[in-house]
Order: sequence, then C-alpha cells, then structure tokens
Amino acid sequence: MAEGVPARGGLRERKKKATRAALAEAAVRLAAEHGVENVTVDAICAAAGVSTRTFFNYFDSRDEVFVMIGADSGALVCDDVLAAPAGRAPLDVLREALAAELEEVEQQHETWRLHAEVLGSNPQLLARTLGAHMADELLLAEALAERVGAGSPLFTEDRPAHGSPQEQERRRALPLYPRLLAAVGGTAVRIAVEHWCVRQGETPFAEVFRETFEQLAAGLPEPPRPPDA
Amino acid sequence: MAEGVPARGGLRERKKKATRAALAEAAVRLAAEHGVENVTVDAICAAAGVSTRTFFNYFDSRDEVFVMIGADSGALVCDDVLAAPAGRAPLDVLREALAAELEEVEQQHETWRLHAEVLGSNPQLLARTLGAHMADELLLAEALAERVGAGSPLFTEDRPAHGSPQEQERRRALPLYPRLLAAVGGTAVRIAVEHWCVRQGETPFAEVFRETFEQLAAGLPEPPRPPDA
DNA sequence: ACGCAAAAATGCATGGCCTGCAAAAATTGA
DNA sequence: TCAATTTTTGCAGGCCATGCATTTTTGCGT
Repeated sequence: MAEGVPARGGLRERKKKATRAALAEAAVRLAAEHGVENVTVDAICAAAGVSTRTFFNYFDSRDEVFVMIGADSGALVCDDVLAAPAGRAPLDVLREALAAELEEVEQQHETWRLHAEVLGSNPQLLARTLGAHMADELLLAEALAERVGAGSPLFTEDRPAHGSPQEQERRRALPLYPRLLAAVGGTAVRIAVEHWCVRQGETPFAEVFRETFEQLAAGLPEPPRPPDA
Repeated sequence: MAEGVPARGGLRERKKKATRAALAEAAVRLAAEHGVENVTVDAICAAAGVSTRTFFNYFDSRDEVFVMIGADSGALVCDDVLAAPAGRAPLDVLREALAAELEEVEQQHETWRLHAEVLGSNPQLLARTLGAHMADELLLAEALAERVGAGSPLFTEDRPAHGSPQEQERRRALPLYPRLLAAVGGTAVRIAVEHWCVRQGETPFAEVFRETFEQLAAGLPEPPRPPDA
C-alpha cells in the first residue's frame, strides 16, 4: 500500500506508533471482552504480536495501557493558558484552553465511554489514572500561576530538570489559588466527561462542558431546576 | 503495663488490633527510614514479627498499610449533609459537613503530619489514597442529590446491596450538579490539605480550608492579592 | 547493494506482590 | 482437659516489573 504521506519520520517512528497503538487497542478489546482484571500483559502482547518484555518498553505498568488518555494534551493546555491574552478571568482562560483540547472528545465517544466504565469499576486503575493526571495538574497549576502571578519571578531561576523530584516539590509549593484552579478544572472535566458518557451522549458534550463551567463560575449555586424530569 | 481499660472483647480481638497496629507502625517507621518504595512486605512483617502471609490477612495490598486514614469518614460527611437544615446553600452545607469531619481529624495532628510526609513524597500512594476515597465521592454525590432533589424519590426503592456494582452504576448516573459538587468539594479538600502540609502548618488548617471554599463560592475569581508576600 | 552503527525487540533471570489451599498453632468455651 | 473455632503460617503458583545481554530491525553513508 503506497503511503500517501511520508509520515514525518522514518519507518522506525511509524512502527513505534503502530506497536503502541496495537498494544493499546488489544488491551482495550480484551478488557471489553473479559473484564479489565482478567487481562494479563501476556495476553495483550500475544494479541498485539510482540513479546512480553517489549510491552514494558512502551508502558511503565500494565495499568498504563488502559489509561493512555491525552498523553501530551496536558502540555498543550498549558501552552494555551500561557498564550491567552492578558486581562481575562483565569477560569475563562482555563475553560477555553480545556475546550480546545477536548474538541475531539465527541468523536471518540466509544473510547471514552469504555474508559469511563473501566475506571469506574476499578479503583486500582483509577488510582493510576489519577496519579498520571496529577502530574498534569501540577504542570497546569504552574502555568496558571505564571499567568496570574504576573509579577512573581520567585521561581524563574535555577530550575531543576523538568520532571525532577525538586521540580515537583516546587510545584506543590505553588500558591493556593493556581493549585485550586488547576485541580478543580481537572475535576470538572472529569465529571463532565463521566456525566456525558453515562448519558450516552444524549446531550452534546460541548453543552455539558459549558454547563459544568458555568456552575463553577457561578460558585456552585443551587441548580435552577431540580432534576425531576 | 496494666491495661487501664478491659479492652472490650477477648484476648483474641485485642491481639488482632495489636497485630494490625504493629504492622502499620512498622510500615510507617520503615518508610520514614528508607523511603516508601524501598519497604517490602517482607521487611514490614519481619519488623512486626508476623509471617508474610499474615500481612495479607490484614491488608488487601502493600500500599493499604500506608493509607489507613479516615476509613469511614465518608459516611459521616454524608450523614451531616443529609442532616443539615433545609434552605441552606448546598455548597455551605458541604463545607460545614467536611469541616466537622476534618476538625475531628485535626486532633490527630501528629499522625496526619507523618502520613502527609510519606504521601507527599510519593504521588502513587497519594493517588491510591484518593482512589480509596473515590467511592466516597459517589456516596457524597448521592447524599447531595437527595438533599437538593428535595422531591426525587426516583431511587429510594429496590436498592441493590450497598456497594454493589449496580449501586455504583446508579450513582454514576446521578444528575450533573451533585456529582460536580461532590467531586469539586473533595478536590478542594485535597488541595487544602496538600497546601497546608507543604507549608508545614504555618497557617492553621481551618483558615486554609476556609479560604479554599471561599474561592469556590466566589466562582474562582482572580485572587485579590498576588502572593508576593 | 553493502555494511556499519543506532535503535528496538527479545529472552532470561530475578525479585516483589498477591491469592488459594491445607496444615499447624492459638484462643475460646464447656 | 477436650473439642470447636479462629488465626497464623508455609507453600505453590501466577502476575507484574526491571536489568542485562543478545538478536533483529532500521537508518544511512558508501
């Protein structure tokens, strides 16, 4: 089959992506069939046609193959936050940055639904997901801090290596507001996605998302109409 | 040392408690000394004087021995939410319910500080702790839904067994507002605790907690003063 | 085409985590 | 003391995860 696109990077890079995708796909498929807990790394590798050892060249743990959501989306959100025009409300900036990143969610409905189901019925996996998520959360908190701080170069010098323990410790010491904003924003996204998934997309995701952040911006007041419908 | 209290229950029951405590104590002590990741179950058991197999009669996993905090606090918060006088803003109800629970916990300051230190240096464990509290989030969402719904006995009949998969699935289908409120509330608590721990309690926890929920109630506006102090 | 160097995949050994099962030890109550 | 119940323990086995050495694949200059 002639490649229409040279697919930047050589065959090497493409194969890596393919292998990773094959592993993830096989994992999700087997999980849907036998339940997440009954899917071994060996089974995934057999289905994907690679050795067991290779699996751990792509994922740090068995659970990670089930998470795999928005691997690098966190950095993109941070970029959007930092690139936003000054003077806007931080929550709005965050909302729009997240919205841009979540635009494609609707198309991967099935994937997200499956993941929500899996995570919901599996505390252990949820823990892993949250663990992965929290690194992003701290990154986001830092971006928000830089945006809000406007004049707090407290931490702009002598940065340790990216992702190092010191870096993480430093981020944990960020002011309360950006930490809270980042964490609550991430939580809001999670709830919006879960809510939308459970409802099987009977409402456009964009609307659920909008309503969620409206609630946040309004200070979580009692909802206008009781859900008696 | 003569037991001041007859320790209701026979020697059997006392021994179980003692063993559990010994395991937890040994685990925390070894973790403080060598780092959480370098503490094996075997080492904990050797220090506690029991067999490795026995460990798993007391804890479902290695990590659980490090968590073990506020096991049933979730239910108490739910009770407080349901018992709150009608007419109050849901966010206020939630805040006070959480505050009541956290107040009781703050008396065990030293225990918390030690655990916070351990958890703080170990995101994976923290994530696991959060995962354990995830069930609480859905429970809390349900309590908030009952309180807000005011007249939605949709689910008050034919309840499946508590904690069953159906129960959990049903809770996930709760309306957006209580889900969001429960999740955001839990997140706010987490951020408040983390912030307070990192600052080594230089500010009373109650104040951090108050400020956090003030931010939430105000819709997360840009903070009044940049944290340049 | 060819061959070399870099990168990736693999096999193997090792160690930790966790579970079921059955035997041994301890506790309880009569 | 004796029998019943509960707890502890050893052991086998399976899965997860990592390090190391080896083999295979890919990229690229010649």
